[in-house]
Amino acid sequence: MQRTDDTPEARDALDGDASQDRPRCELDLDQFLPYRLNRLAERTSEAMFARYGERFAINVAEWRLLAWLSRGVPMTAREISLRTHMDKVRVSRAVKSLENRELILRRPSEQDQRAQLLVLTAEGEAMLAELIPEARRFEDELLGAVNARQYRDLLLTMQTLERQLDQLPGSD
Amino acid sequence: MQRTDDTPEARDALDGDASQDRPRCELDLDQFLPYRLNRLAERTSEAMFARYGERFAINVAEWRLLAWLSRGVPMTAREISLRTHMDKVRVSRAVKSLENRELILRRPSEQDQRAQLLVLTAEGEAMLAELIPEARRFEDELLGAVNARQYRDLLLTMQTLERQLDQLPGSD
DNA sequence: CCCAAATAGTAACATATGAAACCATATAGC
DNA sequence: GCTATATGGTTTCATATGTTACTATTTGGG
Repeated sequence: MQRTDDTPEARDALDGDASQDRPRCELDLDQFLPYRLNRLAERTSEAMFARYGERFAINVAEWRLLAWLSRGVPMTAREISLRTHMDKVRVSRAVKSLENRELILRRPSEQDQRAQLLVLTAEGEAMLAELIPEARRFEDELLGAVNARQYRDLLLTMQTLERQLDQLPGSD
Repeated sequence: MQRTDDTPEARDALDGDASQDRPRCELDLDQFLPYRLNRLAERTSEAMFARYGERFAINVAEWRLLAWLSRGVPMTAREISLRTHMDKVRVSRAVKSLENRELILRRPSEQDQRAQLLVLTAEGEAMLAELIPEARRFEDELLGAVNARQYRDLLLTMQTLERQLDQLPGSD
């Protein structure tokens, strides 16, 4: 065990040695879909927020909330939660923060005294008017190396995977 | 503003009204790739850890670290950090936690006194021998609705996207 | 009408993560 | 060699998020 040549690179070459003692179990993460999805998603968010995160000072949850409201349809926190698959606590916090900054406001719902409808303020819309084109620009750049067919197939496959997740046990 | 009919569903039908006052900017998140990637990735991790997260009591960072070490090649924290794109602090914490549980151990590197080589203990390997087949099973179930060509295309497109991220500004 | 169970949202606590500062060692230029 | 700078890793502090417990309201039986 005193090989002088102990750099990882050197060991890379030997690779499969020292695996004789037990039926070693090995996984190539780079071929493992959950890992690949997460790495890509994390890097994408990171790159996007490296651009406008500090400029607009919002986090992912707040961005999602704003984007949903951009459609002009007042929604309750619960509806946001359902559509984004974000925990209701996460949504609740985003609401509080955005309300403090007067980017959205809450109206009591007339059907249900517990719920409140969320809508953009003029300020909120103004901010989105800057933010959304920026986001689209980012998406375009990201998709720069992908052609239309690949893009379509990507979205389709991702949709298939989400449907599959709905089926799998533990999807509450 | 006193419409009795104020349910979100009712408003869904009207949709584009009330958008006359300013050049409203609207985004359909469901068509926005960064969002879709993140939602799918989050849900995938969530589903996976709903299965074995409590059973093995590890988090994502620890899982990635163990999986990389499963290949039998001692690596430094920095190398793990580079390959997984995880922050070095995150890796450092995973190392500490896994070492405390004696799933990995650190050997001083002979080249560099600052660095330490990480290797699995027998316990660590034993745990992976349970964990990895479980992870493969999960992946298989997830991919149940996707055929071989779709899967290949998916990985290829994801690779293209990651390469694109390398190019984009703010990829440090 | 009244109560039990469900639901919308929030608060309190615990964990996960990133940014910046820090320590020890290594490397480059002199 | 010696010093300035870079690098591997950890600590500290701030933020983001999930879990559990809680409040207020609603709904479904009796």
